[in-house]
Amino acid sequence: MATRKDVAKQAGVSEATVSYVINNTKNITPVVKKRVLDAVDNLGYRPNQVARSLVTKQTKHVAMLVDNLMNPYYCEMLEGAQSVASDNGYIVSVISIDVSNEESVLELASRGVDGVILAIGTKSVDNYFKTGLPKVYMGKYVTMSYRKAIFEMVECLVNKGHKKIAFLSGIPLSHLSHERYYALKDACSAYGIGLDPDLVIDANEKGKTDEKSGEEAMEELFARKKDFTAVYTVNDLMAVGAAKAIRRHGLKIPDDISLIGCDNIKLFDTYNPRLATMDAHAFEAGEYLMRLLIEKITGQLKISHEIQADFICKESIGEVKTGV
Amino acid sequence: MATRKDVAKQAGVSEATVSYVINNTKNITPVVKKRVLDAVDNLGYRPNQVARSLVTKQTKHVAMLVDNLMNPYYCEMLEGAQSVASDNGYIVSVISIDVSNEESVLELASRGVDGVILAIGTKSVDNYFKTGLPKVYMGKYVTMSYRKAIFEMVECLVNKGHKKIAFLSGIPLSHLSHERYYALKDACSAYGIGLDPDLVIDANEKGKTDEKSGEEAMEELFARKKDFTAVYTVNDLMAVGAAKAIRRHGLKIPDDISLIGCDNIKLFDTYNPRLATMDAHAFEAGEYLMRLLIEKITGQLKISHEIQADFICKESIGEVKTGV
DNA sequence: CTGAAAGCGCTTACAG
DNA sequence: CTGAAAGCGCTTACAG
Repeated sequence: MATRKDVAKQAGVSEATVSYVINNTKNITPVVKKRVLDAVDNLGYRPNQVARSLVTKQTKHVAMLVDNLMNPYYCEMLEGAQSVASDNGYIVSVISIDVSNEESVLELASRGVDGVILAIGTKSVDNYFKTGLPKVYMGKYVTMSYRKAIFEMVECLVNKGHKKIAFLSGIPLSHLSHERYYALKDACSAYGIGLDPDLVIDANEKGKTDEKSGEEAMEELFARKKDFTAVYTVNDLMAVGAAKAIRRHGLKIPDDISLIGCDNIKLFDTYNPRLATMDAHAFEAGEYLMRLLIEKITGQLKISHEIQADFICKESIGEVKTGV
Repeated sequence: MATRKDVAKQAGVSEATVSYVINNTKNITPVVKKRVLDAVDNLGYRPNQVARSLVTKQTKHVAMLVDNLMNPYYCEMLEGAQSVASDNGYIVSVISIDVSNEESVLELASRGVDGVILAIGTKSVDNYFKTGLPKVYMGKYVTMSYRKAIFEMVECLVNKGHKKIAFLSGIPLSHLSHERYYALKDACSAYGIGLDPDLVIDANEKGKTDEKSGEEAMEELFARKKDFTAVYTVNDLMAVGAAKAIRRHGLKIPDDISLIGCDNIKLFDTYNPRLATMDAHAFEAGEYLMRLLIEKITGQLKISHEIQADFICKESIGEVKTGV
């Protein structure tokens, strides 16, 4: 590959001048500038980024840590982050911590990575980051609110005659970030139907939110032998598990029970009936996290953005049959 | 961060010696070695990888290009690749070309990336790679075969009384890599049932393989007014679309029609009935691609691996009712 | 067995 | 407006 020296020689200037015109960092006579630019074109010269990084202490390379790429939410977030990274000349490496050895994380700093996006749910990686690498994650500057969506959902349900809404929490209610539980409570009060504590299934200890947990939580709900006409679960996977349990009890969705999930997993739109859900805008979240990270890196923090989840009504919500 | 100079000073040796012990590249007296190692520990020293890269011309940084991360297959492949990358001290950056500007790809070489995994379906990026960057992709050294799985599927169907199997091709049959079509033909011959050309729906021009294409292809199949008892589609998404069309015609899966997809998308296991499918082992593919790439980079090519898809029978396959 | 020195390809004060 | 020179933090012949 052509080097800066080659360009300098061909353009008949010093190597420094080549840098100056490439980085546009000094006033250079148009004539000289053109000579350099022509030589650059000619040789297909591209500055060696690693040499540049060595002196500028900037690699324009960031890392995104995720639990597990099999979760569509994180994939979408990654894609959003990568999108704005690309627009800003950054490149993003992925570390799926489930399949990576610890060293991969530890060496991030010595690799000169400029910053890190933490997209890990429960696991704590604070230890990894004694190094003062700039890091961002959901919850600070970029936040996520389900409140509006939940109010919309409750309104929708109430309009269709629902009065008894059940909730499968997935994440333990004690978890600080369990905004959704409180929003649901508030919404139910606001619409005058209240939230019966007996219809709230607190998470299993592990805080698992997969299909099986949904199925189990649903069975527990049935076991309580209380009436309800709608079930809201903390994510789509759990909803789909709950649906299994509902069918097993000989009940139909939405005729007998309405079901609402959360995440708006695109693949699930092939279900019949399609699952009402909430879109958490993972792509947008990824975009904002990346913007935030770049601002942190370049030292001009000004972003602060709240992402509003949107309620998406689909066919898994039905009218309550009013006994005539 | 501590630099090599600091370590040298603390250990009372030259900077070169520090390198020698760290890289284990020369015989150093145990005593001196220990002094150095202690200083390293003490200062938490980690060699600056970008400085090292500048001289070694190796970054241990590779890129993976994908069309679109929303496809679970590629996510899984990425995770596989990242897994072996991590084990070998490599880091992998993702470029989702749908959301990246071209420059991101062009600059890969000047970033010093050691190699590239091409996980892009149809699009040609040959242009991007005039630079002689080592690159790998499915189809050479690491290949994928559905033949075994397709024979197993046909055997399974035949055992359950099926004689008329339809095929929704998704990818145009003329496509060179359409191994699956030929394998299906061969299998049907081998089991003495043959493949009726009228039951083969060739792809739409675009070669789309999403849900909608599946639905449309299925409708086209119905429009031909020929008998069939089983439908094999080129991927799970199309199968799920086909299921929609099947239901619309008042038919039941698997009672009236058996349905088989391909890809074994984990999320679809929540369907009822679960879709019979084929597992293409994307994770394994990612692992092998990464191994292959590392071998290419280090110049000791010896891998060559064929991945066999596995047929996975699930509830969407039923017995053919024999008219009594 | 150890170290002084050149060099990797850049950037950027500093001087002219 | 242009260039000579130092320096970024390493590796690696080469000499001792």
